[in-house]
Amino acid sequence: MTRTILVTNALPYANGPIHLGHLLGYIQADIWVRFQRMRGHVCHYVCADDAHGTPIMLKAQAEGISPEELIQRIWEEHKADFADFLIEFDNYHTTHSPENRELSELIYTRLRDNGHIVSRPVMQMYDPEAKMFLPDRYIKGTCPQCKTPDQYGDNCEACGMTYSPAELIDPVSVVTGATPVEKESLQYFFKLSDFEDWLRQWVSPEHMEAEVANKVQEWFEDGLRDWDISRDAPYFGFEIPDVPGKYFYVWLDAPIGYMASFKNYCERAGIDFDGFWQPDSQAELVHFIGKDIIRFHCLFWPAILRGSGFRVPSWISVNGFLTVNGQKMSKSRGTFIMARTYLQHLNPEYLRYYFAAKLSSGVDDLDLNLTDFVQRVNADLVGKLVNIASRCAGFINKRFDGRLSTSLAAPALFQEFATAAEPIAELYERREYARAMRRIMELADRANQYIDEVKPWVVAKQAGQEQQLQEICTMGLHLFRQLLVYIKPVVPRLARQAEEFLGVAPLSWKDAAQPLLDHVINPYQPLLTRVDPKAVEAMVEASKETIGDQAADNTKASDMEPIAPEIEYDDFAKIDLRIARIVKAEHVEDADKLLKLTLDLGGAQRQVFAGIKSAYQPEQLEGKLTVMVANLKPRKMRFGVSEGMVLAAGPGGKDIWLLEPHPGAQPGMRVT
RNA sequence: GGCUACGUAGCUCAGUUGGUCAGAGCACAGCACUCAUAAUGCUGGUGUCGGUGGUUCGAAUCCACCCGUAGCCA
Repeated sequence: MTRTILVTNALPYANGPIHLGHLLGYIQADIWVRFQRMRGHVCHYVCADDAHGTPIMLKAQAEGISPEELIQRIWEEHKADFADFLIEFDNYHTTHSPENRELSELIYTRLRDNGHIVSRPVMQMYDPEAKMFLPDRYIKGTCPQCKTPDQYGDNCEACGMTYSPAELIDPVSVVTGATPVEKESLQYFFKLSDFEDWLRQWVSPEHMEAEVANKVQEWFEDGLRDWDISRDAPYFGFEIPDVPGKYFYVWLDAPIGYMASFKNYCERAGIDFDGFWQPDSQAELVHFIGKDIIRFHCLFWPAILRGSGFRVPSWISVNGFLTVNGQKMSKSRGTFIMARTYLQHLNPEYLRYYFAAKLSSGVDDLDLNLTDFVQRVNADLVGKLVNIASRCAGFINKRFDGRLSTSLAAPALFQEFATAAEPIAELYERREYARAMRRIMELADRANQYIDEVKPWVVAKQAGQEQQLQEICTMGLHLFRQLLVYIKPVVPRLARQAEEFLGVAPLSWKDAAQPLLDHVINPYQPLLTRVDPKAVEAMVEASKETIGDQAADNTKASDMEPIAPEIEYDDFAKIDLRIARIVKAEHVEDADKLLKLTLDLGGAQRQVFAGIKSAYQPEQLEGKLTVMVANLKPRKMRFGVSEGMVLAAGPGGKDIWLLEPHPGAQPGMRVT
């Protein structure tokens, strides 16, 4: 039976470049799509840029261009990155499109007319200088619980407490540095609870992996709250039809972007859009997303579709995050690697294979270990797979004018490989790519063993054994061709080159069962070169360099934290900064983030609790010099009194850098 | 702070409902081969299965607590 499937990938946000973390989900989906197509199914595959929202508005402002200009530029970059990673979208659209406006308005209107929209006034933080309401993460201040300064408006990095931005001590707008004020505004809500009964049964292993369904089920326990789908002007997005000055929240129109991109494609390709989106549609709808956006796709999105009379998804496929060398991607370590940077140094198919070799249907994070990456790709793809063709092709070309024999040397082995087709297909279908790759490589091992057993290089030296030699090498090439069919969704470019070498039309899944006898092949060209570890090093170095570039950019770009309001010299002079030697650094029992430092100021000692545990081991610090605020009023903390602060920079986590003076500075010296 | 998931050889990972489950690939060592992009084949050791207790005739597998990592708390 031929299936009809519409596949989508989560829409990347149009405020920055694609990086390797993004690519995990796109490569996963692209492999699935290519597999379905090889099986003869109809599979459409669409995506788009997610182009609305406050961050894009502010970034455009900071660059001095219009949001439209910004998202156009990013769209072109994204499109090129995906194309170069061989992600074969049928359409790559944008949420800032006429189709999306039309569908968003239609869905909103239907939800409203069906009674699923309510409005009520809400108190929110407002920046009086920028004349705009501020999302929580655009407000910073001191945590009301643990008093750690410089925390975001929704929760504290240091103590983990969650709060509302109004509770922050000394809140500051990240946009202007102004002090935000509370202001009331009428907001529009989607009544998610209208769909609770239906969602409770819909959220099941029938529509997502069991572990995802379990996670979502947990959220029902807390009760489903109404979802705020409106934002006040100024906002870059679509104005709500009957509510001037209010805009659709970016997360409302983002998933509708799946429909919009597909609609745009349908009009161009002559496909019946409604046939896919009516409630009784027989087509499958499969969304690939990352685990960070489960809530939107497993609760809001199906409820919205149901509430507006459309069909709901058939399956939500969730992938985990990418780590590099076992840790979160880090700009300072050079492991925050942009798609473009990777492409400048390495072949995209290496990464596609490596991801495939480690992907399962689960939501576990996937680690890109760069040493393992080099070894794995070289051993599997070059050493095992491509090598099979390479060891047989020479004899066929030189001794038989490229002609394959008329019968196979080992039909049983050919059959063994052919019967692997269905189990491997089943693994692809279930997104168990790692298992599929393992099975394919087992077969590649078997093919190499076969060649070793029959020793064509020995047969080649024996007079009168020409036919046997031709049959052996033909056999080897048949095994290679079968493996190629199985791995083609992962390495499409390699497959195309191999198809040219074999002189055959694009391979489909059933070709694995068909022999290719008495056929002329082309001269063999190396299909894939080994990964050069130096190229990996160069890529990491280049990724480190971009941090410098970004620092330079930051003087004008929006992701730089704004400079605080001007102060007088006297204000600065009040702060007594001193060189201090860290004489002792120790862990604090029960503290997640803190280290206890004993600081020597030359004549005095101070005890300071510093939130740097995530970045430093105590033993790294002892003996080092640093700078402290010596006259800060002592603060009582859960673990004792902290008599000052040490100076450090960075966003937090592993990325915290303590200040250290040049050699020569002595404990107790005042810093001016 | 509450909750969830994960923690198995140097590396990356398998281990279905507790009973040959202590495994695979890579890396490493030795041997063989030389058709092949120094690729391939054969042989070999790899480990207190995060820690500590417990349930059981028997636990990597179940329970409790602890440690570490990641995530969720709209």
